[in-house]
Amino acid sequence: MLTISRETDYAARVILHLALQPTGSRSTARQIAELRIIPRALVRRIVTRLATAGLITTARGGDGGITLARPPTEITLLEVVEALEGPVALNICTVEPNICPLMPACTVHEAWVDIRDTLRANLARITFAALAQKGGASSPDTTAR
Amino acid sequence: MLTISRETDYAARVILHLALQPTGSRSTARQIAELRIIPRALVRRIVTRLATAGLITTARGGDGGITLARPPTEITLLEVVEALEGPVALNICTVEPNICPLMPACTVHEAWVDIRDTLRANLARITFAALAQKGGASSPDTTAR
DNA sequence: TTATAATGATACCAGATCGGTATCAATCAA
DNA sequence: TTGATTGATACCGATCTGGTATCATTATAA
Repeated sequence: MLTISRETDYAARVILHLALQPTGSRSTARQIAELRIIPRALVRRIVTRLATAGLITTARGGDGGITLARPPTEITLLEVVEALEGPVALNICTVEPNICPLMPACTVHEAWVDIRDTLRANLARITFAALAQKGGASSPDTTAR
Repeated sequence: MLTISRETDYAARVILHLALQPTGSRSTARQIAELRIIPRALVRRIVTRLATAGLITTARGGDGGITLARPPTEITLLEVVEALEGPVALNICTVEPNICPLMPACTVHEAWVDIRDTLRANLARITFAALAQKGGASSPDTTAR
């Protein structure tokens, strides 16, 4: 199945959660895990990767926690995906053309590149500000039940 | 890395090769493996999958071989990808919404579905007739060297 | 009838990835 | 000092990946 990993899906939930919090406030990994229904230890790992990608800022210690590093208007789905998955390649030949023995002559290559490019563009078009606006709720249970 | 498997790339080469042959002529797995630089045994496996997907027709025996089941104008990249990869899901939630505990309320879901749909549409837009036309050569070495 | 060449169907393998868990150290506020 | 947090690893079983190998089946041609 051509799909992102579950970890990437979780990462999107994490960023969305943060985007829904009041600006500047911190959330803890524990809170996010419970509210967004993600295994706690996985949130830790995801937070690490999002932090090294520069999407979030973390603070250790007693009153520590996690915050978006930028306003949600400037964080896109593409960034989250690539932070977790690495490049959106679609086919490896778009990233490492040398790996393909047919390469300079391959006519499929162009197609992979084109489709990959518009896929990336579409992922980049979605900001977490837009996603946050859609669902008014600040946590999944606020409206339900 | 978000990418198709190598087997899927190979499958596209196989179909492209067949699309470049004179209509109705048969190619053998061995020929395709050599000309398109794919491990022979892998071609066998790929041919099986493409055949059960209805994209190619196979004939056993002495003069056996492989042919496109339809004209190349009616075979798209999407079909090849889905024959090998299964559904183009982008995120599993687009295929099995029940798996996601956040589901009816998740605002990212729509985005995944939309982007997935246009990805599929773009893959479906590419026919192997178009790919065959681009590269005039009927085999990779015809022009080179 | 026999030999040969092709596909069909499996089974197997080593290595990588995936989803998840666990542990211990470092940091900071109270 | 205590407790709550993140950082960094290490580990686990299960599955996927890319590739190989084997034997049966089918059909042509000599």
